[in-house]
Amino acid sequence: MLKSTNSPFPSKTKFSVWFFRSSTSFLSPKQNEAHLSLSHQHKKNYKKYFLFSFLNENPTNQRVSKQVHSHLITTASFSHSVRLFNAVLRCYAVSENPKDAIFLYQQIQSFYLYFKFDSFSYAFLIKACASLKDLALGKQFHGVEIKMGFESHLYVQTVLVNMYVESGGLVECKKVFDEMPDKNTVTWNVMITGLAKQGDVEFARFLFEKMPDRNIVSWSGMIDGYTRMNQHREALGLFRRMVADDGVDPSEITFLAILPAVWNIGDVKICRLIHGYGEKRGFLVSDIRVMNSLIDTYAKCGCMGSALRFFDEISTDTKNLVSWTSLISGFAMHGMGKEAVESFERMEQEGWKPNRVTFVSVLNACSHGCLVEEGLKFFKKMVNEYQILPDIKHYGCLVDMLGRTGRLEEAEKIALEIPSEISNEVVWRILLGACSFYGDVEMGERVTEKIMEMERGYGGDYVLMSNILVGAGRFADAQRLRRLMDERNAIKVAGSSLT
DNA sequence: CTGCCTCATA
Repeated sequence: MLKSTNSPFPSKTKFSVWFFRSSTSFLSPKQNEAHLSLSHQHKKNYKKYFLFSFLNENPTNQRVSKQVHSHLITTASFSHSVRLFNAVLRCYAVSENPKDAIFLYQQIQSFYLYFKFDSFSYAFLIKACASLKDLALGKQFHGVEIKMGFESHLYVQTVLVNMYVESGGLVECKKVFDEMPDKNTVTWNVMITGLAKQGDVEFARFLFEKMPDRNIVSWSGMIDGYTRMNQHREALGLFRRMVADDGVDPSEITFLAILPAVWNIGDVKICRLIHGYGEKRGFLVSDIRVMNSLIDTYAKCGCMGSALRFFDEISTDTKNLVSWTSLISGFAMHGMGKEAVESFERMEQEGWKPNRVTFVSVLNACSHGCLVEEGLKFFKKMVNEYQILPDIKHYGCLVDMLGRTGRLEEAEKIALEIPSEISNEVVWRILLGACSFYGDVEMGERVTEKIMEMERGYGGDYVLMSNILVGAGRFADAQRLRRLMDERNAIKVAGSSLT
């Protein structure tokens, strides 16, 4: 936000209009420079200073950074603007389109061949490559950055390691990391969290044990890595060691990393333990994300009562849309359709605008609770009232809802109406389950054909279809399908239980 | 200037 007290630009809009007018020039950059009077020059410097401080206070303001970008290009006075340039680069690097950072770099280079970029510039440019996960582009900037003499610059090399590990260049990231003359905790953490995210949790653990001083980011990253790799006991063990042995205080991020491990194990007692610990240490009162994750964890541990109680404890002005969505999805997975619908309505009354995730949850609740009419109503509401384009998960709920209540023809009709760009085998698999339940052989065969067009490696489909055939007395066909499954080497997933 | 980040069909 602009501070309007001593600013000549009272509002954002006015500021934008003013800047647009004053920066638009029909002259070439060189001519523009030559025609500037002294007062104009003075004004320009003031403008530059103002933009710089504004952008530093609002590092993610896209509109302003676009304007500064055009300022840099049209005035061609780059040599004094490295810091301004860096501010724009930082903005682009963390934006939706990190490619803009690269474009700006190329533009500056084409205007001013010997522009002196500093360590900040390269740090942000490489960060943009990391966001893009563009390994080839990152390698190019690696080369340029070495040529410009930042080979042993701590910050530049740290983002470089981050870029390599984020975009899958595991060999390169290890090489850069090993050759760094000095590393700090952040460097180690970039390596550990990056490796954990890429699935190499073993090597991440090796570095974790080896690193000189671990902080909370190291612990959280490591715990998160184990959770991602479905090694939930290991994650919990590490959390325990962190709190009990090393006496490190967890952060809100640590809770966000450990709670999925808790609900994957599915023990409510652990959930209560973590909850109690967090409450005692005052970590839960500050961050709504942790509270939402806790609602979700209680629900997924099968304790909807605790989830609801905790939800009600959160004050109205702290709650957000995700809190409501977590509650609704909790009701959905417990087949409590009525409660989910009521929560949805209460949420709307409190002025929240549901998003696509909220609708997946409430549609899922309707299908699990066999509330077909309500579900169809919600689907229409989503499309017409909230203008949300349904995605494959919404269709999946709809097909499931119609299929499980025996309205197979309608379900098939919906499945066929799904645009082919977003359609997948999951929605047909749902329908196949319904066909199996109601013993509809003809539709089952049609549906299986559809699935085989998309995915033929999932053994469950063959088993389900052959069961339908057996139910209809077509034993020979069933056996043929089983043989086909073996020939295609389809994966047979064994039934698993949480206990 | 660099690191961990809540909810979603089977």
